[in-house]
Amino acid sequence: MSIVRVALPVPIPQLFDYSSQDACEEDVGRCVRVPFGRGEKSGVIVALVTASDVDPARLKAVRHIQREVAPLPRDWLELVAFVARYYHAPLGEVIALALPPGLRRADAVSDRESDPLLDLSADGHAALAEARRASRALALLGELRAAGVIRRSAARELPAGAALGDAMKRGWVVAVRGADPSQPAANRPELTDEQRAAVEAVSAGPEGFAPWLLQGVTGSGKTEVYLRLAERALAAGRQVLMLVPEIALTPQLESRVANRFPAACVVSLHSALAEGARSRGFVQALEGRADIVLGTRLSVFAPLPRLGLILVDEEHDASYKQQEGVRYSARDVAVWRAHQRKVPVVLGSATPSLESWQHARLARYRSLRLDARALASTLPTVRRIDTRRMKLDEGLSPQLKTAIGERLARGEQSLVFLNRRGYAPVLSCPACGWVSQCPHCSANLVVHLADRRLRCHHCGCDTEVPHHCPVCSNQDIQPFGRGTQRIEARLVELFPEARVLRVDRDSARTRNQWESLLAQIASGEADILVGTQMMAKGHDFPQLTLVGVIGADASLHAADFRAPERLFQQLMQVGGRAGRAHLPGEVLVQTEYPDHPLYRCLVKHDFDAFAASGLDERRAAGFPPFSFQAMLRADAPLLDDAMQFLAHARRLAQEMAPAGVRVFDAVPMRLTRLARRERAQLLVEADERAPLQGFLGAWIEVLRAQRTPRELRWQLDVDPLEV
DNA sequence: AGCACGCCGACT
DNA sequence: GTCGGCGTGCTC
Repeated sequence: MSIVRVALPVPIPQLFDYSSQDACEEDVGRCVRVPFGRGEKSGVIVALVTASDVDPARLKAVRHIQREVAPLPRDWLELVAFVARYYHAPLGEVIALALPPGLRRADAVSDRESDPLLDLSADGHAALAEARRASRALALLGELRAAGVIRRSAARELPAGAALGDAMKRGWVVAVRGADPSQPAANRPELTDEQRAAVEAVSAGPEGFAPWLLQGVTGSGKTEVYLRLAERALAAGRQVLMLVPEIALTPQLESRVANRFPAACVVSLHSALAEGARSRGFVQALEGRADIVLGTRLSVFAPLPRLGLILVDEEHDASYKQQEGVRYSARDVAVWRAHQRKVPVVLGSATPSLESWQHARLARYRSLRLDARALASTLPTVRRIDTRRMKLDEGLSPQLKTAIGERLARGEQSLVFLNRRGYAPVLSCPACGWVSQCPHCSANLVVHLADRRLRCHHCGCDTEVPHHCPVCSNQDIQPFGRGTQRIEARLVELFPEARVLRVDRDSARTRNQWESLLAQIASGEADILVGTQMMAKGHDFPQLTLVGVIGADASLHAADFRAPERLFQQLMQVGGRAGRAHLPGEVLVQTEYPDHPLYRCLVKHDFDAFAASGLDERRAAGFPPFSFQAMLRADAPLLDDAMQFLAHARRLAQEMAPAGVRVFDAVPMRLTRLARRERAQLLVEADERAPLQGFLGAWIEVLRAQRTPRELRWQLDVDPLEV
């Protein structure tokens, strides 16, 4: 009889002990089903203990230990324990988030070798040689012979892939083992000197943990560097973890990786995946059968016994930070994990986060640079259009209209970038001052003229556009401001011969819509694109030579100290869409602040100057990375409840906080009301991480013990992105 | 988080 | 007299 300690997905920071007839050390890391309260729950055994604090008579017995799957290794348990500690979340909740739901429930994981390597058998070769007449199966054999060893999933994609089942039944195609997963496809591109230098540097780097910052402008070929590094890791028999911001936006990366390493087992992991597929990928990683795990932030938790390299693409991207529940940063966890496993980690970006850039400047991270574009020889020309004393046509300057007209005449594509979807951000009555306010949020309802709806972009509230003012019945209510739909409408009027395509979350709601838009753009079926930040993310549009940026000034004076950084990253990223292949690109930025340092740096493509001055400002203001922050947020139907809780938390903090930990005032959040809940926050800051972490642990413990109004929710955000 | 137990208002 | 409100407390 033994006692196991189990982490369960409950929001309390306790572990639960159970008795078991036959549990042994081997079972640590295994999923279990246990009786809990009146029902049953699934969790993970995190330790085998000799004695429990609980009266042995009250220990319940484990119902079932999942022994079909290998146990989660020790280093994985350490990883989730670290995340629980650092983000002050219960271990069981971290484990619940890190494990695929099906696996934790200890469901059977079917189809262990789901995607075997296939090759022609001797019979297959003979059949092909003796072929007299054409058949679908023989056509497939020909294709397979040309492809060499290939995964079943890839074989199905071949032109004659439909005949695969038939060919396997005849024994012409068989599963094989032992092909070299690092063997790349034959047609890999030549490296530029910079790319080669970067690959060599990482390869020649120190054994064990080494963090690298790969700073490479858009189009400089960072992905090729990742692939070469992956190739080397695979050749050494190691696994590669590659993190990307949003896999839905990068299906081409997925196929690029798979095509480069046809014999490797490439697993992609993200939350949109069906439960079974996610469990299967996780288990393949766990059992060491996956060679490359490619995925979004949650794949940082994939167990990888042979881990040899971690890659974080677009490391500055905000989607690495989970914005609910356990608010972890997958990028930061990736660096910790690389340290734990003594492997190199490469953070790549054209516009690194100032935190990472500062690490590189202080030589805590090693620097890699790709300054030349791999394909086009020059960066796009960036020009500012001073709109201060200018008559704009629905937000469009004469220069921008002229530039679009020129592209149209040359058969090239233009993009008008505007980070605001809908037709107009607000509908208003000039007579009585009524504005279309969301009933549930402190935000305006956005006019969507395409389907005549008023929508809240925060809570999803959706009503019909009224025909007259709901207050004074004035018929002459007007949309104010501009969104993508309005710009699209004006462009259609201005350029009736052009094919105008709008690309935003409304026009690309599903993955299919998005892919069909991409296909339309790629095949040249569009002349003018109007798009939001969706357009900024890594896609190549060879015909696109002009990017017009409108309405960017709004982010210049935003309250959040990271707003300029995000704007710069966004503009540099969207600007990078212009002028690939062999056509020079141009970026026109409409602004009322042409002399603003941000735009001056942008014109010169000088991210370093921008980062340096941004860091100076942060140093002066004592912001990260010169301090460490945590945000306590509370929300309730009544603002007063949230504020009172935070005021109380603040008094507690002032009593408990050691020297060096600064406690700010509780304040309502910028978007105070969201979906009928009023939100407020309290910032805590320190110059050193250790005293802050120590304080947070004690503070949270006291706060958890408080009784709070039933409707009040609160959570702690360590290293918040938005303040 | 669930889900019990446990004391105060409007209903058959 | 009960059904049901949600405050409080526990779950190995």
